[in-house]
Order: sequence, then C-alpha cells, then structure tokens
Amino acid sequence: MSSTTTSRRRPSRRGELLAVAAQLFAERGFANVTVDDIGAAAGVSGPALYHHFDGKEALLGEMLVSISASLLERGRSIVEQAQGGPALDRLIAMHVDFALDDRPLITVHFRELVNAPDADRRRVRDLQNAYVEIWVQELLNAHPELDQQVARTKVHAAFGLMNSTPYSTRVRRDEMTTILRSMTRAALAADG
Amino acid sequence: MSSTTTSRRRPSRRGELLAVAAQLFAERGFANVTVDDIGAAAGVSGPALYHHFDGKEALLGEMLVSISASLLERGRSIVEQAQGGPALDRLIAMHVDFALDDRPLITVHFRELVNAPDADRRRVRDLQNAYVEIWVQELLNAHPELDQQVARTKVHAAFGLMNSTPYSTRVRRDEMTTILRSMTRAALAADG
DNA sequence: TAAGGAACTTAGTCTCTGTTAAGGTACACG
DNA sequence: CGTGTACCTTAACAGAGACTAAGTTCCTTA
Repeated sequence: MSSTTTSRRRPSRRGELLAVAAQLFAERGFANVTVDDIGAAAGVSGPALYHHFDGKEALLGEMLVSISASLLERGRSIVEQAQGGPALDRLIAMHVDFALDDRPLITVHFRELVNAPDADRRRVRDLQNAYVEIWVQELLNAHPELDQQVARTKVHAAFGLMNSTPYSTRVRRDEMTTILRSMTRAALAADG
Repeated sequence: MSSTTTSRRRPSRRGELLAVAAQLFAERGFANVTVDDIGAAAGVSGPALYHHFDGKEALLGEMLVSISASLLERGRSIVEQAQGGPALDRLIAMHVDFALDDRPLITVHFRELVNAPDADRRRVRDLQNAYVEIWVQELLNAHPELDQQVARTKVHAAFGLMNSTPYSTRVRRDEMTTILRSMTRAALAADG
C-alpha cells in the first residue's frame, strides 16, 4: 500500500485550483470570487472544489500557509548556507525575487489574511514571525548597535518596500530587481 | 431622555459611522463586518446607515475617496508652499505623520479597494495617481538623472515602506517617525 | 401649535453563494 | 470481468446579510 493519499497519478488538479484561485483573488478579492469562478478557471465545475479542499476559506488558508512556509524555508536555508557569515544581502535578493515572481501571491498574502480560518491565520502569523526574526537576527548582526524593537520595525518597513511590486508593472524585471535591492539595502542601513 | 450631543446642529452621526466603519474594516475586513455591526458601533441600529449612505459599499467608497483626496490635497499644499524649492523632505514628513495618525485608514485603503464600487475605485485610482505624480516630480527635482518610470517605481516602494506602520506597534511614536523618515530618505536616495 | 421632515426603529424580503446530496464515469486491481 | 475508488457532474438547500417597508419620535419652523 504505497499509494499515499497524495495521488501520484494526478499531480495537477489540486495545484491548478490553488493557482487559478490565487490569480482570481488577487484580481477581484476573496469575497468577489465565487467557487464557481474558481472551478471554471480550472476547467471543472464549482463544487468539484470540495473534493480537494474543505471549502473556499480552507483553500485560501492553505494558500497563505504555504506561501509563508515557503518563505520561511528559503530564509532558513540562506542563513544556514551562510554559516554565521553575513546573509542580509542574500535575504534581500531572495525576497525581491519572490516578490517579483509571485505578485499575485504577495497581494493575496497581505490582503486576504483576515478572511482565512482562525487556525490558518494563527499559523501564518507564527510563520511570518519566525521569518521576521530571521531578518531581525541578520540585521542585528550587521548593525549591533540597533535596539531589537527598532530592528523589527525596520524589517517590517523593508518588507513593505519590497512587497510594493504589485504596484509597479512598467519597468523591466531586471531593472526592478536592481532598484528594489538597492533601496532595501539603503533603507536598512539608514541610521535611525 | 439621554440628551445626546445632537442638541443643535447634528455634527457627527455621518462622520461617526465613517469612523467606526474604518476601525471595524481594518480589524476584520470589509466582508466580515455587517451593516448591523457598523450601526451598533455607532450607537444606532443597522439600517440607519441608509439614511446617510447609499449602502455599505458606497460608505466604503466614500471613505477611500476621502482619504485619497485628503492625501492629495496635503501633498499639493506642501509643494505650493515650497514655491519651487525642494519639498521632498516635507512630503516624507507629512506622509509618515499620516501613516502613523491613521493606521486603520491605511490598512483599509490598500486592502479594501477591490470592494468599492467601480466609480469610486476609478476616482481613487485617479487621486492616487495624481498624488504619486507629485512625488515623482519632487523626486526628479532632487535626482534629475532618474528615468521617470524608475522614479515612479521608487515612489511606490517608498509608499510601501511608509505604509508598513500597521505592522509595527511596539515602538514609541516619535521613534517611529524618526525611523521611517530616515529609511524613506535613504531608500529614495539609493542609487538604483 | 400644527406641519413637515430628518433620523431612527423594527420587521420583513430577497438574492447570492457556499455547501451538501445524489448520483454518474473511468480506471486500477483482485 | 466485477468492484471499489477517485473524481466529477447537476440539482437543490440553507443561511447570511444587504437592503426595503412602514411606522414612530422629535426637532425645526412658520
């Protein structure tokens, strides 16, 4: 019985639903997207969603948890690879790439969290906090004179900066990368 | 017999509704706040809202338009007062103050726009664009070597930075002011 | 003081939409 | 083959909540 619940034959329908839902939520907002919309965009019909998720909110919840978990994982991996050396620049590069690769996810992530089930929301907050702490540690390494709360505030501000990608669509991607990286570095290095 | 504050002119019921709605929307999200919730928070009962607004969405729309208009007005006033001189620092100071004074409004402003009526949403976009252009002009004055699209991107990123205030609540307000101002200045001055 | 009306109340109504019910079809597997 | 199971369909249900209707109070004003 090696047939795990995660079907190996069909890897796509579930992921397809998550993908199209992210797109739709980003465009119209969670409340303005019906389950029929999601189904139609994935080539199935409304209630088919319930064969893959507990419901519309659960789908959103899973989406948000998965983003947060992925971000945290990448952050940890970077710090690990740096082996105690400075990793802030790499964190910045990674987060900027993420923000440019997945603009719809960014949008949904900080707009629709209020609509996720309580349990998922708490989980997302925990993951986000862990991710923030990674950044705070690295920022404190680079600037030991900083107070911890101040460092946390600066990290949040840096996230706001990098996550502004959905609002700028008219600049080439590589140029966006350069701009956002240098702005973030400068902002974090500012003497506050 | 409770002689309310409505002794002579009615100063506030309408504004009261806008204020409590902003608070509730920021906390729970537009879709998770009922008309009865808004009424109750304002000391009246649900449908009373319809004596002041065309509906729940219209209330949200008016709220967002009013924020955007107020921001634009303040921006224009600053540039006017500067009389051609550099005004970027004043814009930064103003926007940071706004972001710290009205965190609920900030939250609602960039989270619930998708839920506003089409006409209001377009109006908000126009006002936002005008506000952005003020900043772009000032940024180009300070850094004439910048490409216009790049400048626009940097302005959006700066907004993201300053608008991160809802996520940081554990630092004294005056310290927040200092941090956000210096970060924004540094980010906008970064060579990108 | 009577009229008018603004502001509010309670008691519905009605639509939207998430969710469930009750099957169908294809394919793996004994 | 038959049988179970995963996946999907359409049809119906049910609840929530935005909005309307109709009546009340009270202030303003002539």
